[in-house]
Amino acid sequence: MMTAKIESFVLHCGEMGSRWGFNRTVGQILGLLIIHQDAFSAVQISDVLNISRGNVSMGIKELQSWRLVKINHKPKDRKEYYSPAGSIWELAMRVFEERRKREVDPTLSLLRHNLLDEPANPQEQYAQSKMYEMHELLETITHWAGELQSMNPEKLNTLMKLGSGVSKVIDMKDKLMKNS
Amino acid sequence: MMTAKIESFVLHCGEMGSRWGFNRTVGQILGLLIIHQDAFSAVQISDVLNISRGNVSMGIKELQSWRLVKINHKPKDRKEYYSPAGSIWELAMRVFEERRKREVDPTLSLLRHNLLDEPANPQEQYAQSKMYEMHELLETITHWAGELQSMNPEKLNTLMKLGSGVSKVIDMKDKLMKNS
DNA sequence: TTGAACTTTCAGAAAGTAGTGAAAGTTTAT
DNA sequence: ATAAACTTTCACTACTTTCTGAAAGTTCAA
Repeated sequence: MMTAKIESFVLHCGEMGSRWGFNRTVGQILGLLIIHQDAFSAVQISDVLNISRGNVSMGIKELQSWRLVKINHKPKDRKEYYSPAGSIWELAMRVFEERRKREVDPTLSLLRHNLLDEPANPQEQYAQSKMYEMHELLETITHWAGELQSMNPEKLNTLMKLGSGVSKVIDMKDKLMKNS
Repeated sequence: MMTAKIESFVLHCGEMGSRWGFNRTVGQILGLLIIHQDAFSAVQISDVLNISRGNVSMGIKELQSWRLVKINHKPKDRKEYYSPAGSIWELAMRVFEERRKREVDPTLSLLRHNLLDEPANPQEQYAQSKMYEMHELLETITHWAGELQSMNPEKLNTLMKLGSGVSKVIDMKDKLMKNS
């Protein structure tokens, strides 16, 4: 059914699943859908990966909450067929964004809240200075991430491929700014 | 012992712990150390957070594997006192780098390996094209991350604060390149 | 070299997370 | 309206991770 190399990829996705933010089966399902050209029905997924039908349903639901799969229909067939919701690039972006929401946003809002009132003593003073530092860092990262996501892929690619050139471009920009 | 706001921060770090890549107590310990100006001994940590002495030992070990805590000694005292291994910025960078190692590198090496030999049939052909796509994306990200980490904090900050300016700077660079 | 003061390890308990499969729910064709 | 073809839910089981506390290990002063 699956060649050795394809299978190794799918199993790898399963193992990495929890590190990427989901669980093993969700990782496997995602890997399976990415690596195959055609869409899979729930039963097919359940057969190929040897997991229960119910688990597939949960998994697909989870992948939908990450906006990583889309549903397709075939003519004369009521089943739902699942496939990746976009290119590799788009999927990666979504995972990135979703994780930012889960890993950064709650902290940002806690920090914002805790920074509202005045520190009551030197200990709190210090604590707030650290929270401020964290807040600023996370805000910058969030803003920057939004910025990157609003760029089109080619421009983003140009930027990333720039590599050490980034430094030079910034220096250049500084000089040009001074002249104006 | 801890004021309400400081405690809420520490508990929050605990809750976020698993999302950031560690577990609850490791998160709490890190939060505790970050938010207090003075270093804590293992017993103090165990008392303040109500966790066993053994668990503190495990937690500190874990934090050391992430290069997030450093050990201090006080005169006339054999105990080890733990404190954050650097500024908020540096800690964030370390977490970032460590996670890249755990979340990206293994996949990169699997992909590299799977791309070595020729596809045996159209299905493998397609699979390899996707793996190639993923490989390229991850390579770019890795390379870019290394680039960012080798920049000094001010320059990085300039870059991040640039925001939408990045686009403009790239355009500008393109124009200047053409002239040369 | 002893023992007090500390840290680390680890087996087992507790807590948390994921997976199953049967039952309930939904949709569509007739 | 019914029933076939599907999807979702959920109580329960299986598995995994985390935590504890006692025992073992280490270090150092005397």
